[in-house]
Amino acid sequence: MGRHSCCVKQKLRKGLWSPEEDDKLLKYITRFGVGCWSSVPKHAGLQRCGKSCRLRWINYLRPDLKRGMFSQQEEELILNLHQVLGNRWAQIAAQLPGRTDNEIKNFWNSCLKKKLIKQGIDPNTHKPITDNDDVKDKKIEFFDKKSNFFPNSSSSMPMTAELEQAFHINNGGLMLSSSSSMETSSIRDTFLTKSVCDPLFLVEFQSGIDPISYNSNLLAPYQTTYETSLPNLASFDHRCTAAATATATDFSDHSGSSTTGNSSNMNTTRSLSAGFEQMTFEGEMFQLNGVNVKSEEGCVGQWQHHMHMHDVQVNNASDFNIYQMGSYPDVFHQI
DNA sequence: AAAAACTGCAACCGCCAGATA
DNA sequence: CTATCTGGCGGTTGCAGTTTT
Repeated sequence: MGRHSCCVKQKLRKGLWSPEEDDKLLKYITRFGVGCWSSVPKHAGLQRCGKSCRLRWINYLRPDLKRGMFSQQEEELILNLHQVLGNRWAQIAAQLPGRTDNEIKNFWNSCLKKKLIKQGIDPNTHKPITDNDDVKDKKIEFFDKKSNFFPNSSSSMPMTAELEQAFHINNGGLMLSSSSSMETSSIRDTFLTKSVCDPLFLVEFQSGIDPISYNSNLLAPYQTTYETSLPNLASFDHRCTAAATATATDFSDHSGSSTTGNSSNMNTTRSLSAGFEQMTFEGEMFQLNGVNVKSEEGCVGQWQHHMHMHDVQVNNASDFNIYQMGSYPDVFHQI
């Protein structure tokens, strides 16, 4: 025998809410505020369960709800957030003021999903649907599917075609291809000396937080400022992300010049370049030329701050793990 | 004009985690 | 420590309105 819902057990009303019921609930919450939902129906004079009252308030009666169609901006935000978060509607809704998880879920299921399919994009993976899935699957294996982080061919910050060709997938890791036409030193330089886009700049720009003493938890208070562009980093499932790591190819035993002008050999200490500061990059997330990387424990290097950008140079490339994640612009996920 | 199919959305269901007794 | 309660969440259902046949 199936379970009975709380409403059936208590012989309470179900189905659509009448205007009178709405009025009672609205008046009660306006006067006493949101508290213990289980006691609301009794005090408000409603023949409903507390859960039903809560849902009605959250999805319909709340005064801060935005009504009407989703804007183009909201639509794009939902698509981007879904690519990163998957069906975590509550987390997605947290980034769209005035929208409820239910509303977004319905919009996704009735509209966006179909739109993506029409465009030949798999709504689950956000990847193009093709017959030649064999090769693509290998790339996807590189990520933990549970993590909801997916590669995106239409990434606004894509891995360059040249770099893509230079690597192959091995044991879930991203390895340098021996057949690559790209010079090893060139790849190393690409990784080690390109300007990197730093997730901190959004915070710095707004609050002047010192990036060296940066703590990802500090982002939380600024969520409201960036709620239209930043998902809630604090609520990510970091364990899943950790499983999606792939060790970067070690370039360090190949000598060669780099734009640092200093030695980049393994286990050597780079002398400090002019204008640079020494720094330990442990656990920091960066984007290096379109590739998301996380610095390993003990990763030491130096950095220089520019407007919204950092030049980062590290002593040892193997100190980085490479990630491919959602392509959501300006967003990096701290492990 | 009527029936069938489709669509959008409000609401429910069942599960889970945390709080409390 | 265990049982129960409660709120929160994602998946699903069912209804009402609209479109198509």
